[in-house]
Amino acid sequence: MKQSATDPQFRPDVDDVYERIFTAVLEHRLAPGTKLGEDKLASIFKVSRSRIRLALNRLAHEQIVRLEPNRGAYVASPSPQEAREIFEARRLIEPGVVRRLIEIVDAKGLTRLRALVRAEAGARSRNDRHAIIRMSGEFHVVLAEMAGNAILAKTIRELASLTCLIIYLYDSPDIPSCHGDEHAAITAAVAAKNAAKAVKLMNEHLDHVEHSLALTVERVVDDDLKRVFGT
Amino acid sequence: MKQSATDPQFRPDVDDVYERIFTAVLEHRLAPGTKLGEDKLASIFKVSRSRIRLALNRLAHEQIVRLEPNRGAYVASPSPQEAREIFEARRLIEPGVVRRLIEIVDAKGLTRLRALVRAEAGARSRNDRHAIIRMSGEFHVVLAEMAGNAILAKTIRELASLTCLIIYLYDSPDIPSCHGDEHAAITAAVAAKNAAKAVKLMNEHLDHVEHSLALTVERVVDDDLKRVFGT
DNA sequence: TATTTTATGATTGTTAACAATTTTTGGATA
DNA sequence: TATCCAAAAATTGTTAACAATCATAAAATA
Repeated sequence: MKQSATDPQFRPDVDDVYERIFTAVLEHRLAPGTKLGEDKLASIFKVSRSRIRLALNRLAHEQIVRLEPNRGAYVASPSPQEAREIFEARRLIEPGVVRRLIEIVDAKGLTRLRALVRAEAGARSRNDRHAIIRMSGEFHVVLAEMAGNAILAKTIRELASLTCLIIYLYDSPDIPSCHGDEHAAITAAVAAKNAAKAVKLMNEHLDHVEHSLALTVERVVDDDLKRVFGT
Repeated sequence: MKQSATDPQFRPDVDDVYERIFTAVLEHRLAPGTKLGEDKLASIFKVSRSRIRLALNRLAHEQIVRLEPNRGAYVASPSPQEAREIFEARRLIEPGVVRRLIEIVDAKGLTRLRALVRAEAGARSRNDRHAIIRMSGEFHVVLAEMAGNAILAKTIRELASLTCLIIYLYDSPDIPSCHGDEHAAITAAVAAKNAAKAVKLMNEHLDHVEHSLALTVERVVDDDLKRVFGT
């Protein structure tokens, strides 16, 4: 069994480092634009710089992190234009994924989906913002994974994580961004094998999320590293 | 200006190494399953192993290369199942891309497309197999790039390169795989801004390519490195 | 005082040596 | 001859020191 992070002997490998940074970005514990210094991260995670380097390269390839030559790694800050492209891509892909999912989903899959929706509702009632944002992305990723196409699932995982960054940057306080029941509604349509309805709901859902954002002017944020990961 | 590869002083950087391996895979000069040993590549390209390592990591992330822990890197060999998933993904994404392209394409873009189609026809008449396979993938990538969505273009680039590997593995000699004019027909429909026709042609084109393959039993090939890159 | 220049410090990039792992090879045994 | 085992060789993984680059701050100049 894998050792816990509290064990002082514990040495995270590249995957652990990757995972922790990735999750921190998803959960809005790392702001877009934050500098991810190699030495800093190495001492925080108690690993050599080379491990950090590999993890950052991986994140960079998924566009979660931007690498500037000789200047280091930064949490990505998608521009409004990039944000629109990401939603365009999602609207193109996800309805098709839902349609495919309905063809092959079984009772076990539906149970898993419903559990996810419940967990999300739980996070919402606890007002656990970190969990809410992470899980609402996860819902889309699980949909894609269950649709039986690994390549599309990987693509959607990337798009969903970028969407977390976008929400961080452009979420507008004016517009209510509480789309809590929409995942439940999509799940119900999938369970009823009503493809037309599921596709319609997915499209509307993506539209709602995009329109709850203020994709007008570019935004920048900054944050501190040590606080995010504890010491 | 960048120095040429014939210059003995020339030291390729990570991008060059990446590019040369990537192109070699696209052009069917590297067979699926070929082992990409770090030392071997380092001495061929006259670079340190660390550069090779970075390039291989990048290729692995794009699924062109498979990394086995402690065992090294190999050119990927998509299974028939993976191949079908890749075509499914392409059929989902590319028609939408074409539809979007028609909305925004201009005279300059059409000129570029036509030039590509002509270049492809040239390679075909010269019987230059390497160029044919590379360019027929490139057509789809350029289509996506011109559609104004960088994320989708990146995804399609990945799917198109994997398709090159798939064709290497599963191309069936029985079925004629000469889809030469189909790119021209798609270009014409785009030029005529006939979205319905362009989408239909794209779908048929992807179907033709997939059905010209024998996606039944798994296949494996092997090849030698030094011969591929010259010495 | 404001601006440029120059040194200093911090950070990323690279290399080469070392450690760990896997593969190969050459017996030894049945 | 075939199979198993062990030593050797080759290969990947990791580290730590060094080089190159960039950011900061101090000093010099206008």
